[in-house]
Amino acid sequence: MLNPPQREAASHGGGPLLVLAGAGSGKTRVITHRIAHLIDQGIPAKAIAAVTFTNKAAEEMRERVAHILKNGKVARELTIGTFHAMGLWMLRQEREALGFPRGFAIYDQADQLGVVREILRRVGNDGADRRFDVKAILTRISLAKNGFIAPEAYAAAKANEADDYDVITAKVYPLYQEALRGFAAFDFDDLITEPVRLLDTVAEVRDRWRARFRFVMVDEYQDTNRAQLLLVQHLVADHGNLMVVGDDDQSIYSWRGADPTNILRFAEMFPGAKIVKLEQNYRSSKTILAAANAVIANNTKRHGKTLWSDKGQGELITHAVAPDVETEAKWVAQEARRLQEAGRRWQDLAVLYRSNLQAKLLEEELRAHDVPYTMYGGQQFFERKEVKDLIAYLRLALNGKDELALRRIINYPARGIGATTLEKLAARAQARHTSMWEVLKAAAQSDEAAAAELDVRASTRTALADFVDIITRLRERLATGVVAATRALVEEIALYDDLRGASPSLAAAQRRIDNVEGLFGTLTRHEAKGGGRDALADLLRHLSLQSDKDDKDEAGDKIVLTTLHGAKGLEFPVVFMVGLEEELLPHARTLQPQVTDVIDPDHATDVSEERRLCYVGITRAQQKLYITRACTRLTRGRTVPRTPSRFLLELPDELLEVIDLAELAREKVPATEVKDFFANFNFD
DNA sequence: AACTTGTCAATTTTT
DNA sequence: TTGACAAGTT
Repeated sequence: MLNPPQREAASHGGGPLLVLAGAGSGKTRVITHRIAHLIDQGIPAKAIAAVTFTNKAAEEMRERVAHILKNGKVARELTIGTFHAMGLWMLRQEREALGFPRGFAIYDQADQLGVVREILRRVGNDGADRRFDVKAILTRISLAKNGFIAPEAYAAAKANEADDYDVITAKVYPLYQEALRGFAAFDFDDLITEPVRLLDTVAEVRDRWRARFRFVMVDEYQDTNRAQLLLVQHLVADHGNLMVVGDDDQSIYSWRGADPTNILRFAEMFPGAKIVKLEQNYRSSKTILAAANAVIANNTKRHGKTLWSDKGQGELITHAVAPDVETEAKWVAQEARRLQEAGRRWQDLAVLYRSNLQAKLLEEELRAHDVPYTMYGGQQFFERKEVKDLIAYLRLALNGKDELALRRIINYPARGIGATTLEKLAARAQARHTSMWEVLKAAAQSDEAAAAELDVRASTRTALADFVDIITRLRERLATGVVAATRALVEEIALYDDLRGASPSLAAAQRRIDNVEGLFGTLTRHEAKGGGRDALADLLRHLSLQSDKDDKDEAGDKIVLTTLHGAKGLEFPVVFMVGLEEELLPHARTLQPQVTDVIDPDHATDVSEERRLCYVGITRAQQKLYITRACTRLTRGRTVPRTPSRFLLELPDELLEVIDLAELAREKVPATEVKDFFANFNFD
């Protein structure tokens, strides 16, 4: 059942344990068996926690544990969840002590950007002669939070840096944090840092949580950041019963704050730690593993593992060299079709690329060859704007301080409240140290003084009053029934009429209406479980922790298109890695960081993470790996020559079979002709 | 308040 | 070359 190192890890008693789990070495199996083992030993399920990064991983883990235990009840008593869900749970438990209202909100990235934008407007461009990239500032704030650096500390350290992004962030970060507290909102990062702060400062809370778990397990440990380490340290401080599972060679998120030191120096941070390496791979052919091992061996600063397999050599890796990107994409489409005709299912195939930009051409060629595909990742949350709008109404009704929600809907659907009025409301709120919602309510009531002070037209005042009425009514109705209240709201604001009016086609309108109806489905299920208004606040918070593509349509036999990052944790019988060229992998941005980038002086132009990305890509393949590259590429309207990726040169020649696609290029139809051809069709 | 024009940049995104 | 975003027009 389990191989010797797996068994050693799964039957580990107490104390710190680091499991270095290579790609495809059965790490989830080890965690689930360890949990089952602990239960067998008589440890109560309530005293065991397993922490993951994704909802998907958490769900899978719970299912597999339930399966091993053959006991759903015990499995349900386990604490299994993401870091963020765990943090949210803690904050909810301690809500009153923190002084937060029941309806407190979770801000996602769109909300966060809104907050930063607003602050920038307030502080002005601050002497700088150029516009700041809002996202670059938010990235810095997030990195600071991940590193558990408080606003004041950051401001003190960075206020006089030469980098003006550091300087503006030093100004914005404290204001940002202040704003969030004023809105009774936490961002994703707060879900980790605020519990830590609480554990740091309140002894009673600390003791309670430390007594809660006797065994803690962390998955994908190489992806943890400093704040997460601190949280884990708190939880296991009394007993040190911490098992972490991860792979330093698959650390590809350091740009998001993940700190690989956590896994590299685990033994120093948790003295007496035992280390177990899982090096037997159950996924890939010997050839593929040899390639992966050869590439990753060029990295220093690693624990060092060599994957092996008792599978056969398998096929050689095909390295296809195309004269240009069109040919590269076209060949992938053709080869995919050939494989499918030879008996492969589409879903057995995946195309992996470094940047989403590369997907566009691939999509075109796949479509032209009638190859069905599905794209993982990519930001498609725009499509759900209508859902977010409706949720904003609910959020505001539950939490009057939620200014982002208010701003989002105060004039949606349009009711004649413009930027000027909004400015006045904001200024008033600022001056009075209160929320915009309170200002609104005062002005809307027959409070002549408040209305006069606000200095708005009578018609505007009516509009404001109407808006206040809508929210107030919604709030009252929510107390008696969530679904009915939301239905009444949708009627009242004529949401569907607005969607129909704003959509370019009837089909598009229907799709958006269906999306809203999807939300109603969620609300109905929620109500069936007896959830009232307070539970609704909980539901909305958890909804924001649910990724959009959580319900990605896995159904259907389709080729998977994804970035290398998005491919982590997945596996496919056949994998195409495209664009293995310098400046793409490793990416130009790594080789030459830009002003908006946060540059770590120790790791400037360090390509080791790019190499790990390459390693992750290779190890996704079970039976057959294709690597393609183009000799020229159209970049910013210019055709530029391309050189092979340095990682490609690290692959032993005997593992490769090289094919030249020059022949295929000669029969290609010029892209312009294809465009003209399609221009004759009217796509809805 | 919807449209137009100009500017700037062009990675990766588990929550 | 495409696109996103914000300021400027009608």
